[in-house]
Amino acid sequence: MAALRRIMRAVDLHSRRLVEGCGLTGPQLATLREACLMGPRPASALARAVHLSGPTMTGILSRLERRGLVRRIRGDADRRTVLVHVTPLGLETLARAPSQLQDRFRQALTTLPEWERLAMLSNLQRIASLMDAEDLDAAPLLMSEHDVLAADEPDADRPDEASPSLPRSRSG
Amino acid sequence: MAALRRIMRAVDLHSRRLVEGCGLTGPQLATLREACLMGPRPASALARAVHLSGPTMTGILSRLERRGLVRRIRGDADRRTVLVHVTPLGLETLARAPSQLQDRFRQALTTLPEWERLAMLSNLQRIASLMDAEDLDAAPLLMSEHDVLAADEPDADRPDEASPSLPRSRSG
DNA sequence: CAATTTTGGTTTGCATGCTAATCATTTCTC
DNA sequence: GAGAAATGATTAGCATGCAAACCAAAATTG
Repeated sequence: MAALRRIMRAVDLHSRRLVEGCGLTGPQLATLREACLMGPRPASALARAVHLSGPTMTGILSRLERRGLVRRIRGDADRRTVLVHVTPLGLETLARAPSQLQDRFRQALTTLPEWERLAMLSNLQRIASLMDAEDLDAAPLLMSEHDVLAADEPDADRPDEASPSLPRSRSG
Repeated sequence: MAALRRIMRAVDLHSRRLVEGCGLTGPQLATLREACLMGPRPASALARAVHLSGPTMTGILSRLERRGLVRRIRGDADRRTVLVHVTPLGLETLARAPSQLQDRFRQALTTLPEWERLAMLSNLQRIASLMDAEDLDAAPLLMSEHDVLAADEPDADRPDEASPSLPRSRSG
């Protein structure tokens, strides 16, 4: 747990340094990147894609919009949804933005042998799945490592293929 | 990186559930636990021990103090330092507090074979060291896994054995 | 011993990030 | 089609978490 907190703090610091480079924090960058992947998408889809809650996404989008990187336009069909449009400035900023990884850390990673990097990634994803699965049944715990890797993004950001009749997991 | 963010979020959620149990968040619990380990210690030592920055520790201590779990008493020798005393109520709360790990996640861990748990831990600590080391030279990157594990807590929470003439690494 | 620097804590300002509550709109039910 | 339930987004309120600025006390320097 201590190691996890150290990592969290380090990631946070990375994010902050990122700001000095391109004016974007980690979550903002991730959101912006995700937003311009498959055209305008509702905010909730973005939230699922980057594993954030609705209100958090609202805040991030507000900051992105204040800087003119995205625009929120209410959907035509569903007037509730807010489609996130990436502005040209947003695209440009995204192009200029460095990788999400600090150069130093990136360099450190490249010095490691490939198998070790893969092992790390596998381990992180496994832990992530393990911790994500706390709400669900114990079933995923029986999955093999290979399955865990495959189940990284279950059905997160599909805008139209999302099952329409599943109950929402919002408040119970 | 996505996996890391997922883990961070999951840890955060754990922390929030923890509140419902004993009224303490993860960082608060870690701080309180660390505070009652070796008697009253200055806030800065606690901050180093739990890998947090000074201002953050100030906020956490303020909340802990507001709930009567700790008391801040200025040191006699060095009037700048703030010694953190754990109150009886704090001790009691700490005793009632569950482990930092959510039961579900804990159970999931116990179902894993020991070697896998150890591998995970090793991996996490290695990553933490890697990311922590970004400020320093590239030297730590050459350390073996064994060294990384040994260097988990370099000199974090030693109250009196801390080298007195080392330059501070605050802003430069 | 006075002036400077260093050091320990706090305050300020900002960005995440959550849950609970709220609003608007859509969909479902009768 | 009117009322109820569900859904998408936002708001309110709180807890981290940081850096920069700031204050007070100690150590250093002259």
